[in-house]
Amino acid sequence: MNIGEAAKASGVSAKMIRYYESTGLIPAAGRTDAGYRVYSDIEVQMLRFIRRSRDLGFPVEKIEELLALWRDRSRQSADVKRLAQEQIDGLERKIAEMQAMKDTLQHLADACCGDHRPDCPILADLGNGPGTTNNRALTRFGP
Amino acid sequence: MNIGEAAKASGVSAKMIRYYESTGLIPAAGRTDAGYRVYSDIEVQMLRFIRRSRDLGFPVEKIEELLALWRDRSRQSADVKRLAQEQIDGLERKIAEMQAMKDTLQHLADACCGDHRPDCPILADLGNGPGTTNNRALTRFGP
DNA sequence: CTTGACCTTACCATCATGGGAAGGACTATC
DNA sequence: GATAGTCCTTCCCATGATGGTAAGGTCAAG
Repeated sequence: MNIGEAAKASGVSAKMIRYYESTGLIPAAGRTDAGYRVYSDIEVQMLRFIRRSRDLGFPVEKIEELLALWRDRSRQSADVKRLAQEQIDGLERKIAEMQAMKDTLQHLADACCGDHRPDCPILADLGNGPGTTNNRALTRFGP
Repeated sequence: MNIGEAAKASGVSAKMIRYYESTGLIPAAGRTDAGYRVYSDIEVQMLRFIRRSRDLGFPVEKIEELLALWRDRSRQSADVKRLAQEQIDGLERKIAEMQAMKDTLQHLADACCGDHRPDCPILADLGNGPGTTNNRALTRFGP
């Protein structure tokens, strides 16, 4: 398999395969006489592992650890579970952060009548800082 | 006010204030004879506007539009509301995406006993692709 | 032998932010 | 007035994962 075929089979772009090789995440592929990279099923399987891990949001740094565990036949599943739990916790934190942004924005948008007039609680809040949604400043703002 | 004081007053780092100036997001500040940037309350207010918008997840590109509306006393609040709604929708999409990742990972982690043994449904899934949680491959994997 | 599809390397861009170096300016203390 | 310390200036580099592009070599089918 050359890099294009490996890319199709694994779902990882040729560009990224070369990048992963350059950073040492995957070992350097074999080469033909002409210098083309050559891949076997084992390598494609590893690439699919990486692809799937990325789809679950793992940073490449963590995938390095996951790959090491994957290769280690005497690993302890507790180590894998810990990595997964850390990722779950990280996702949870980011979700909560974005949910808070969304709630704030929704609150502001609900208070904005959204018509042809210039008065806008959204701009008022952005100009005055948080927690001022019910200010006198709801009308007439701007620098 | 010099840049350090403006940074403290606005919550935007001096580094970022210079960056925003270089990209044209904010107009170039005045200078003292010695070349120090000088800021007044108006500029600090604008920086706080930017800071707050960033805190709500707006990309700088959108903040440019928000600032233009902020300055425009004949704006239509509908335009502001539309920008806010787009941001809400974007946040919602990202939240749903991350929630899906989290759910998948939680499902896998729940199925992993997390002990000293090497058998691990998490690695099995990563190696085999999605939807294989109940495969025979639950035990014994690795390249 | 030509054409087109593929490969190679190398460099640049993203997006917002921080770090650091080298050198000049201001302020407080001696 | 000298000195120390804190601040300012510009310039360059790094992040993380990915895409784009350009110049040139290779392969397979016609």
